[in-house]
Amino acid sequence: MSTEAAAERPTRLDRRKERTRAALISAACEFLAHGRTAVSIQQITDAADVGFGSFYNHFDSKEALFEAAVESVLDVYVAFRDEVVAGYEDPAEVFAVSFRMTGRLQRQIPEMVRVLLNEGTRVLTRDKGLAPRAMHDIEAAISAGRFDIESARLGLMAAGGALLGLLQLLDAEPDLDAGEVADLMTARVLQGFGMSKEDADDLCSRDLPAQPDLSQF
Amino acid sequence: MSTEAAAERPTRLDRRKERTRAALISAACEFLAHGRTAVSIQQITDAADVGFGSFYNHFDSKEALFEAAVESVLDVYVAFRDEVVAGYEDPAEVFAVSFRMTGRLQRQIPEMVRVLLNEGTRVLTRDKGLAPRAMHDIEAAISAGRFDIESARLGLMAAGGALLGLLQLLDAEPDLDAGEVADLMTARVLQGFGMSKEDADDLCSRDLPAQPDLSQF
DNA sequence: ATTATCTATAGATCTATAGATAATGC
DNA sequence: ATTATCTATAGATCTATAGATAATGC
Repeated sequence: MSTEAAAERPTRLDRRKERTRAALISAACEFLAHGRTAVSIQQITDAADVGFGSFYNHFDSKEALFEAAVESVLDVYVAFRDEVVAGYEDPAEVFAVSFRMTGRLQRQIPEMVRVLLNEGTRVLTRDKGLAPRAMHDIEAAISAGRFDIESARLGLMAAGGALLGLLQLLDAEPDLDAGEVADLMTARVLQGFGMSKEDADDLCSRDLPAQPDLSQF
Repeated sequence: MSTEAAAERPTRLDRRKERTRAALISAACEFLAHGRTAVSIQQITDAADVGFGSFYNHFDSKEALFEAAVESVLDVYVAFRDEVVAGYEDPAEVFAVSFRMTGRLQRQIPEMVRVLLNEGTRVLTRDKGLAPRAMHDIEAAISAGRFDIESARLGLMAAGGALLGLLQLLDAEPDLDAGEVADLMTARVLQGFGMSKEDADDLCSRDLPAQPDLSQF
């Protein structure tokens, strides 16, 4: 029966509801990007151009909305990473490409990246999002003999932290060449993972895939 | 005249005032460590065991208190770092020692470290605190030919980010051997800065100074 | 006498909900 | 007929201050 069918085609009503939810999450991201969590629900619904009462159709509390906002950003980032590394075989190159492309992503959607920065190193211990992917990349590179490190987990925290540092730098210095800076840092991280300077620099000067279209965000 | 003398000996009244201020900052740190900034001033003064109205003798707003709390943690951290590296000549070793000791610090004052983690990579672009010191260490090591990297600033963001990642890991995994893990990560960062694996591992297995006494925090 | 603390409270703000309105489904 | 949105509001909470109390200085 229709009540059990989980995959009903979304109706127009569903789409309207989704639009309202998306507007709330988008507004929450804007506040989050500036670290402004001490805003009232009224301010959020005003920013989202949504009636105040509608908030409670979607979220129980401000905290629930902010959590959903972070998750939504992570979802976009994971989709970005998956698209970008598709087609690479060498796990070290998968790692390098996603690192290099993430730096470039900052110039494309700085607001979204700021939400990640606001979340800080906590993103690295979440069990969803980028941490499991990066962990998997690093483990694969160790198995393939490309990385020489004692612990994948430690490598994840080091590389993930360095990546956040890179994003913070790019955010603070709008005039820097994001690609150049990202490539340099990626090479140094690879060197820390046991690659020679030559191999690391070489891997970080190869052609990159096209930037995915993220204009809908 | 006495009103111009900036360095009057602190009177008992001054000390009482300082105690109240310290109690407020300490309570703010506890909330900050758990990311709970959405607390009322009443909750803060209750936690500090201080009368509600006293808050306004010291701070104009909740935000001002939280900012002062972060600064006070950074002050302690800088003092810790300065004490720990005193007596080392080699700038690479200064860097290694402060990195290795900071990991161990997490087990000593986890609450305080959590305040730093909550601040995230923003600490790396503050013009006071650890960033200028670390930047100076890295520049000195580059000049001395110990580090081979293109940009000290980039090195700061990579190493600082990795350090935050280390602290996050230690916070999330209480059973890890903090010294062991910190030494491993420090060595990998040094490798990324151009040192050979052997030199890096060697530098990270040397004796360390005694942990400074931080029991007053 | 001076200064900081405390308690009490007025007014502002914020949350959660009730009930009305508008949009969509059938 | 159903569902989501909107507006309005009661009650809760929070902030900032006034005035009383306690501690210290001289």
